[in-house]
Amino acid sequence: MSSGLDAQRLLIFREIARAGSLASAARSLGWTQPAVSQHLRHLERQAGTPLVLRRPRGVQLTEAGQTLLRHAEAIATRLRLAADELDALVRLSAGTVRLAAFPSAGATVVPAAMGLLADRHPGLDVRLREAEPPQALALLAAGEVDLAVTFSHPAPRPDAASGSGAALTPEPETVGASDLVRMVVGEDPLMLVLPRSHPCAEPADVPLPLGELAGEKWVGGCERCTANLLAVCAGAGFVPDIRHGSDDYVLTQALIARGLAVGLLPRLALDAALDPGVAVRPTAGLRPRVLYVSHHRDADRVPAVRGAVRALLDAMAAPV
Amino acid sequence: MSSGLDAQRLLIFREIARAGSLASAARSLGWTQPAVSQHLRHLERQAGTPLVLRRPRGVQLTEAGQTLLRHAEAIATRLRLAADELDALVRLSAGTVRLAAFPSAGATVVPAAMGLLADRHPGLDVRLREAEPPQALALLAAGEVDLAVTFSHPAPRPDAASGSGAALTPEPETVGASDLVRMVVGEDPLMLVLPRSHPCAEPADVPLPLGELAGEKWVGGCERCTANLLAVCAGAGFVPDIRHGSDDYVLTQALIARGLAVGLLPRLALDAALDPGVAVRPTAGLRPRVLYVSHHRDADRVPAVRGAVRALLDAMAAPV
DNA sequence: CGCTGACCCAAGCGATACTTATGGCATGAG
DNA sequence: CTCATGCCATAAGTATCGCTTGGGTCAGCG
Repeated sequence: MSSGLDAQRLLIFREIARAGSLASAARSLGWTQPAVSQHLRHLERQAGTPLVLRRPRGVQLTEAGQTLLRHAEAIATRLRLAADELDALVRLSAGTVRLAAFPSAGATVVPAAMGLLADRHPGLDVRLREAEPPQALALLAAGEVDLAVTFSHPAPRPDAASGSGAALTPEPETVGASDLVRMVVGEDPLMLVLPRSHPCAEPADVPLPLGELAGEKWVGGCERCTANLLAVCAGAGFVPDIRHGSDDYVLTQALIARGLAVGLLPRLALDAALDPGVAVRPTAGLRPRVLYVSHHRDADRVPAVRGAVRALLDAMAAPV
Repeated sequence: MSSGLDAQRLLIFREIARAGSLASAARSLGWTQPAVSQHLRHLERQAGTPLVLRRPRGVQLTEAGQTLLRHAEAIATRLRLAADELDALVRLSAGTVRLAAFPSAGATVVPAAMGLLADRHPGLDVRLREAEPPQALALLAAGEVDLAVTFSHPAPRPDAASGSGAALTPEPETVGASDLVRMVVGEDPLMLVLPRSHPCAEPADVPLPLGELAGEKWVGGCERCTANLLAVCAGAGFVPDIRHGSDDYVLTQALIARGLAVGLLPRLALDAALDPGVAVRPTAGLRPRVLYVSHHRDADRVPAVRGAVRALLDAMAAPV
């Protein structure tokens, strides 16, 4: 810009040097001869010195022209390099996606999606960072990750009409006061987890009303999970007796397996690591938590990000 | 060119990245914001992928943007480098002049001019090559030298009117069928050279008519000089008895000093190396040979060439 | 809740750049 | 010695490109 030299004209000059004459360069460029002549004139005025000597059979570069040609070649090479690199990024044969996911997803669907992505685009560099949803969104807002996999519990008073079928649409919805958008990638039903010896442990496939366990000792999960536990129990008409708390689903199951408590765990956590000492039953009347993937408003137009989102959706669609 | 990326827009993009927002970049560039926005849009279309994410407080580079930025920086650096180098060439603090000169000039006025040039522009690289005028012009036409210092003998039948005063004008005159031009840089009178013991050796300052030496044995110079000798002697009404021939003015003088011949030598040759055994007298009625400097038609617009021509003219103007 | 700052969109106009047309100049062939 | 060809420069016309103007939306802040 400030350097007085027009980069585009330099490339035209390069063509002049290559072709050996203005007319020939014009033919190569698909232009007429005067067009090239004018470009050269402008370039020479910017340079402050003639770049070529007009000889009967064409042109001959002056020393200044030879100097400029070297730089023009370097610039052309750079341009080509840049185009190649961009092409690799667009074709997803290169690039980086950094994503953040909460633990139970990071141990199940996210690795599955990453595997899918690695198969489809071997050149992609995919990086995962574990973070609970609020922190994941903070990382996203700070630009430290490109995608955030989060969940949220549905409102405790379910409007029964909104079936789960339409909830799976990959339509981005704007989230809060920010330029972040999120889309639903799936659901994760909450399961009641009991000691194997517990009287309610059977039958495993029949949903169990939450109220049946009103008198039990409970173990809570992470902060938001515990809040949700309190909310759904309130919905069932009791206040759970929460004796323990941990966001580690392995630890939580260990407590339950030893008969110290019952718990409400998302299925993803159980998929990640199921303690053989626990029994699992579906809940009756509890809406599943919803899984989201979030990114900046227009980041889904970035090839690597789009590819990662697609892989996530596909991984969720397939059985984990 | 063919790389789909517009080099000029890359520099605009660099400004966007530097400024952190389109609006700020627009201010730096002295444009309005939509102008920058359009450039970015075009660049992103060429790139096939977003280069920045539009954030509330400005923009954030995507991976493609960061990639492109690196190349843009490299290109900007190249442009600056090119501008600096050109500037050095224009200011004559760098550059090369290659010149060809015939021997006696190359031993006298040309070194003087080269010294002048070196004093004025220490960075200049001046190179000299010895060549008789026809070869010097051939070198010039072939592009192997930038300047040719030549001479030519005036027509044997002088139209006495054209005084030598107007002949010194530095007005380029086109030469023959070519794109070469030449300008007169000076004159070089022809001197009669005799053995010291020769009866005509004195008085040294009084012009001697050529005819006085009609009966002597002669030594000829280079091909064109010998032709000229024959011509001027014919003009004086006799045919010289040429016994020896050499284009080496030292050898020639040695022959003369030993009384083996007389000769007609240009003053420059005598200035270059005067044999103490010879006497020199001006000729009566003989026009001096004319010295020229030749170059390609528009090469005098090249700074280094122009400087060298000026130095040559100045060196000729001053006493050698 | 208005205000500011940032970006986008659409439309209009002006400068840039390419074309057409013409001429000069050097070279090579008829 | 013309004549023809190929090269470049210049001038004028035109069309495109690019910048501006004047809308509008959105997010953040006092």
